Amino acid sequence: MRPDAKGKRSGEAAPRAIDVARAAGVSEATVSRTFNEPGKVRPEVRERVLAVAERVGWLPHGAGSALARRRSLMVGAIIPTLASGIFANYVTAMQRVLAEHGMTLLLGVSNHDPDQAKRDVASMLIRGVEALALVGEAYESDLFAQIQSRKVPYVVTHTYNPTSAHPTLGIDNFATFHGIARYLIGFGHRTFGMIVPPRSNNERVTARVSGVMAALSENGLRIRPAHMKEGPWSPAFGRDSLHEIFADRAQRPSAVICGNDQIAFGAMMAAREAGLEIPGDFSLTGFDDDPLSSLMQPPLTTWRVDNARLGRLTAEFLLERLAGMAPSPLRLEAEILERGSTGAAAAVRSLGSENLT
Amino acid sequence: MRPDAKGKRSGEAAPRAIDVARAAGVSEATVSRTFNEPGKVRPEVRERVLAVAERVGWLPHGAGSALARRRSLMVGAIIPTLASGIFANYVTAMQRVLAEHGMTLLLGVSNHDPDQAKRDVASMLIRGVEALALVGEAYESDLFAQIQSRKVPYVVTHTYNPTSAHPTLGIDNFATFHGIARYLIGFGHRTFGMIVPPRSNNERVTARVSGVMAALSENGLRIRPAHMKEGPWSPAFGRDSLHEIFADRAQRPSAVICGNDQIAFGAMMAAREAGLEIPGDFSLTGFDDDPLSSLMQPPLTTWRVDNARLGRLTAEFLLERLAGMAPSPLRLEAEILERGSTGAAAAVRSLGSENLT
DNA sequence: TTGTAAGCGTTATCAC
DNA sequence: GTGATAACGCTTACAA
Repeated sequence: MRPDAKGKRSGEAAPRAIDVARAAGVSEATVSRTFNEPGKVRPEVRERVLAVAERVGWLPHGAGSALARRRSLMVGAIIPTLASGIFANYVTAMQRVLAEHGMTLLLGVSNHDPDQAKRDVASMLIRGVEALALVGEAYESDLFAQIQSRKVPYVVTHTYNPTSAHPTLGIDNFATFHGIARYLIGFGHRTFGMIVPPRSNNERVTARVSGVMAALSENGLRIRPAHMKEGPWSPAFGRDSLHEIFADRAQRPSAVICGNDQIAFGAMMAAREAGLEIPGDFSLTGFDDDPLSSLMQPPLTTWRVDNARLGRLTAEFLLERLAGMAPSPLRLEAEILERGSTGAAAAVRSLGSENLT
Repeated sequence: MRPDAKGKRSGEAAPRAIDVARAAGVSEATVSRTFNEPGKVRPEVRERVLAVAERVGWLPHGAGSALARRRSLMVGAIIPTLASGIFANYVTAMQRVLAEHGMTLLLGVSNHDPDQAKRDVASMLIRGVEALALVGEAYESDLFAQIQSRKVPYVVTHTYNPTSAHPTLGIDNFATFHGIARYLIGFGHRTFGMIVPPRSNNERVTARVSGVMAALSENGLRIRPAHMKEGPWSPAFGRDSLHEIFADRAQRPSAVICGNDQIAFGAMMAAREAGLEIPGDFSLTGFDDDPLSSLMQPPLTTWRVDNARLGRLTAEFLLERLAGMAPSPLRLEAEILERGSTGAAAAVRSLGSENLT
């Protein structure tokens, strides 16, 4: 009898295909076919093999199988964090589509750490993933070099960037936040604050900030340095930042753009504490459409990305690449959810029905 | 030249250990030793092998390696959802501890679906995980049977249940919510409402509800059926439920226990809409200490579990099992964060300094 | 439709 | 210290 694997209790080892084969009175090859090409095996034999496998609790051995097939049937995805729920729909959808094609998703969480991402990718390549999805492209270049040298198809998600060296799938973060700024400018706002999570290792946040800056600049506007806050992803940072932005009564913005809804929630709390009315004293925007956003007082104007669709498209993109096709990058659009936290600037309201120059 | 693997571009195939060996003028065995038992290979040879491996971009082939070692160096963890951030610290800590021991975490997300959990576990067993961590024990029994028949060490987390058939690691959900109810009873509350996520496929929620019921019952109290709400995990459900609970002005509870902070947030929104004061008109409790809880108006009284510690302990538990040890189940305690949303019941307050019977 | 046998890429055992 | 060589468990031509 074979010796047991390390760390397992004594007793009989896990059954192998050959054990099933012998018990069913067939060859190993027939056992394999029963599971992989059932059409090629006579029904009564198939039933017999299936019954034996069930009885002895046999499952194919992944490593042996991967070795023989030269396929792992695994796809990897790296996401930056589990701390918010925003990747839930993306991952779930990806998982579902891949499962429909007999593939398994390997999930890696980098915690916004490029080194962790590199370790995750290396570990996945060693495990033999056939394709990879990466959130964003802010990784060290040798991470991509390693993927490319292995000729593993991959795609960068949550961003659309036709000038990138990598295929991308997602929203155009620059254009989307450019649109947010224009939306507020359209209400007559001329002074802005912005509160965002860290730009380091996150080209999406960087693009969002640039988009806002560009839109303001096109209208001869800018954000005062004291009104530009960058710090931890957290409602607490949103709250503290808003207090700081409104500390100087002489220089108060009439609109504050937040990088996400969680930060905006904190800002709303601070506004209440400071006795500021939204949107009376200033307009506030979020991003992501957190489940709480529509329930806030006032309901938060935010933007929503169809992340389930993104997950589906990502899986399909990779499956097509594996099938030898050359799918194109795709641009998704964020949908505005215009709610109560945004409105006309005070200066505009005071003009009554007159138009703004 | 070997043919390429399916789905990859034409060109040379991935390098193997033998390619590195030949280029470095050593045997395959030495290449293997260089990576797995570096002490056993002469430094200058080691350097040479490492240099060649680096140059040709060789990484050991996981399947081949797993097959030869009869070890996958992988540990699986199944979590129920990615929708809230509550598993972030748990997963991150687990991942870190396992990595320190050269093991990789495979993450599966069941979305609270027992079938998905079963598929995830089967897929992980096929991939050869050496150990498994499962959140909760509300799975079909054949899921555990399959794990056990493979003799794969496992642990059930986020619950402590010494009477369970499985080793558990986490808080005692019954006792914890029993404590929450007693905490409120101590304030003089006699009428209660409760808003919880679905109990189906979630023995933790079931235990929490039972804990509250038991504490009330011990004090001759009960929750009116109309004040017991069970539904989707979401702030919106919390809001709707609170409105329903307070619809009948003649029968209003003085305390509402929520299954988590998200639901409590919704309840707070509803209270504001209904013109109810917290804790003046009723006390409200959450669970999990969401980052937003301390910022709410009033700050939400909630309970916090050290999930990073739980993740660490889970990884250590499994590593010890793999090392042939027999670690014990462990009970964690939830820590109360007593904030502004709880206080004395109106009846008690009106008694002034008198004590409650 | 089924069986035989040659891999798949690595590690571990045993000589040297 | 190093090198042959035999596994590891499965799949897949190819033959029957």
